[in-house]
Amino acid sequence: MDTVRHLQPDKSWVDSYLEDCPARTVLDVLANKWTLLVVSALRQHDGPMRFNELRRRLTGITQKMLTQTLRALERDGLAARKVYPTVPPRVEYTLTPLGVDAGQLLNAIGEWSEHHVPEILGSRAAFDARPDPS
Amino acid sequence: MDTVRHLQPDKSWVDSYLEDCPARTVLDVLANKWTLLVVSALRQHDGPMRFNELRRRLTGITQKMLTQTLRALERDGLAARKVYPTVPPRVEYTLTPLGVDAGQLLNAIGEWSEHHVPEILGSRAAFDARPDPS
DNA sequence: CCGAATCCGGTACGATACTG
DNA sequence: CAGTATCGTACCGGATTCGG
Repeated sequence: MDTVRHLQPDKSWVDSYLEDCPARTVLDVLANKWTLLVVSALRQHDGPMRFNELRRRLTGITQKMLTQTLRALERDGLAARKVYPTVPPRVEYTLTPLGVDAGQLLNAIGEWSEHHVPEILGSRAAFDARPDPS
Repeated sequence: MDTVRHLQPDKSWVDSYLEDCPARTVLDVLANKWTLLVVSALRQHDGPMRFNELRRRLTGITQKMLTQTLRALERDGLAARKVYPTVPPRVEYTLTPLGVDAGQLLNAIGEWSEHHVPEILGSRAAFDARPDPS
């Protein structure tokens, strides 16, 4: 790979359009509904959030998906997980600087969605009312 | 926060953190790996793109998911689908102004991913090498 | 009690074959 | 070329169980 770097820069490992490149695996974590909501929630909140605190905020998420999402974020270095060995157990989550950075972009998607709800709902209604082409 | 909720207009229908609100259904379309890649590809390309042109660009996507993603984008008014009644058939896809707008945010996520691949891969390696807590 | 692991049923996805 | 149909599979949601 590096041998021909000076002739033709090989960026295949970061080209998201290519299958099985690392950038795709990063996108798999970011381009995900729960990731966006979890990161946005952590970002909005002042200070760390506990597990059930997040769970209550993100109506409809299951414990399993919340755990899974938080693990993936921790693994990618976007969130930090702090466990207090108390009874009852206490686990706090915060965004890392990297997570805050990504959260800014994810939050923009969320705000865009909320802002354009009316016109998108209108477009859907028009599309669904369209006559069956059969 | 909730103490003044009754004084403020009810925006629960656009609060993405609430289950079954329209904003969530918009996020379901946007916060999706294939949507991001399709919109980014359409955005980068100069002029409309044909079905198989997109398919070749997005290595690894199946016909089914590409069709499904394009349909969802069309339904939401983010992409436009133009069919030419020729033989063989020719179908061209373009982003609507709304799609271009969303595409700017989605593309930012893609670029962020590509840019931070090294540190995220490093974080994953460290996480996976971590001793089993059992 | 809080947070996570496990088992099970349904849905969404991938691969292949087929049609206009 | 641009889809649709079908089927096996992997993932998600729900409930239960476990562990501290």
